[in-house]
Amino acid sequence: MPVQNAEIAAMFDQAAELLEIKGENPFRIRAYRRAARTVENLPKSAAAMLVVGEKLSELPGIGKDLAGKIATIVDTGKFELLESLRRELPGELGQMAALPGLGPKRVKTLADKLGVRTLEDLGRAARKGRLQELRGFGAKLEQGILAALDKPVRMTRFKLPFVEAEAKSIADWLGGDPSCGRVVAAGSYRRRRDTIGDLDMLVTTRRGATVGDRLTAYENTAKVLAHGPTWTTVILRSGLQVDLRVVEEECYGAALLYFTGSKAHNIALRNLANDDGWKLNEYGLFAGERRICGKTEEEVYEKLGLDFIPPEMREDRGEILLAKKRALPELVSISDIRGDLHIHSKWSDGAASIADMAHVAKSRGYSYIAMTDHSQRVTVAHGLGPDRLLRQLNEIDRLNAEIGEFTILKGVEVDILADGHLDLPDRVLSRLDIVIASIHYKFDLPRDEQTERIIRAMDNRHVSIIAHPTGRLIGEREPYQIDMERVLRPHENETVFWRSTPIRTGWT
DNA sequence: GCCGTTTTCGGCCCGACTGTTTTCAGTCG
Repeated sequence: MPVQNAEIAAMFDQAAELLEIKGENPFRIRAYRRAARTVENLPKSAAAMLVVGEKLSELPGIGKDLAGKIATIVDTGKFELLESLRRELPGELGQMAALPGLGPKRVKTLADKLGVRTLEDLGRAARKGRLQELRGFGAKLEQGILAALDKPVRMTRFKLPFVEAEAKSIADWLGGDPSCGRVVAAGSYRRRRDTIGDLDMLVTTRRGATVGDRLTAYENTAKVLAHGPTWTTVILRSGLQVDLRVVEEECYGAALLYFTGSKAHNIALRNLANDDGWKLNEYGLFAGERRICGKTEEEVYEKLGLDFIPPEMREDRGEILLAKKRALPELVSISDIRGDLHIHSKWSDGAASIADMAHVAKSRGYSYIAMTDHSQRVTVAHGLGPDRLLRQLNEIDRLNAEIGEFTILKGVEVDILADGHLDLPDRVLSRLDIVIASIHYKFDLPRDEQTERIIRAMDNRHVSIIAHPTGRLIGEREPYQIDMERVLRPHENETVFWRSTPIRTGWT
């Protein structure tokens, strides 16, 4: 199987870590980290790009050298730099540097002065009190390391809706402080990433310290990691880390920009500011000592010669160049949504009736919904066989006549069986406006078989949509093995999307 | 190691907090 982007990114990250411990040029280290993020966030696999001759060196942060290294990794699976670094620095130095309070410098000191190579070595030395004998180390750090070794930190990311609830609750609590001005959740939450590592909250106020105090006194705060006049970090009972930043109102825009990130986007913006002889930080945009602007994000972007970049795009994946050329694409927003093509009702495992959902959808300004209950194989969801499905069509006819200026499309989410056949006969599917096909069992087929299975389903002329084509559940289930490039590739002599059955709506 | 409507060499984001110090290095975001 071709090398995945995530594997290439992990190799670059590990190399960066070891280079850092070696005390290498920090900018070289940053280059590996930046390239790792670029590769990780690519919309397609680097291996596939190489196959069709796309130039990796045109990607941001990837030059001739790294493009060559990626090509070698794709070809051979090997990354010589990382292997030689591992020979040079054997053991678990990388994992040690991830412990709280330890970074590359201290790990190097530990390795050089105490010969510590593994986490076990580290624990032994700490228990003997050897660490605090070293310059720059103290009793508190030693205790912290022992505690961390005893109870390893869980590398957990939280799903967006969960963080949303926490953010709202914290904002309500902080808002109870009379010195508190605006409260906003920034960071990857505001960029709407599907999972969030920690929650970044920004507060404006004139009397900084009291809001931080209030966060430490929050009922769900389990531990205070840092607490200064402008910055407080706590861990909640849920395990979610919250970073609270306090700034004055006139710095709001610059601080929001800084705290929303991403880090790579910030660095790119600060570089742009430097190009003009300015300095950008969380307090504003400065020419020398003079503050040019910073009250809103909009004015900072404008001064830098850029269109406003929505938070969802701030990943340094080319958005800054597009903003400079005034060519940013428009994001799809809620008001653009005209309908919903994947809906379950009480007929299978939904929670509401078709009529209720149609009325709510219409009240939201939708023009249509498609009823797509499960088919019979999904017995746990009370899936529909031919008879019940045909009965449902009668109900939809009746509702369409009744509601008016709104269309309920007749559809189904039909199961793709293990061999690629569908769970309902063509004579039934042919009666429908829309047919969604998807997989709900046998997730563990080999890649080729799984890919064939889906492609065979797509060969049925009634199928309009393949739903959840990777089967991934964010944070819960890994995607199943599937050659997505092959699924998306049209058959020879065929036009792209030839398989799509036009949706018959009666209106356009 | 990357990058360049001044540059192919010489830059490379910037600030807060902690613990260890007695003015600051290391870490972190």
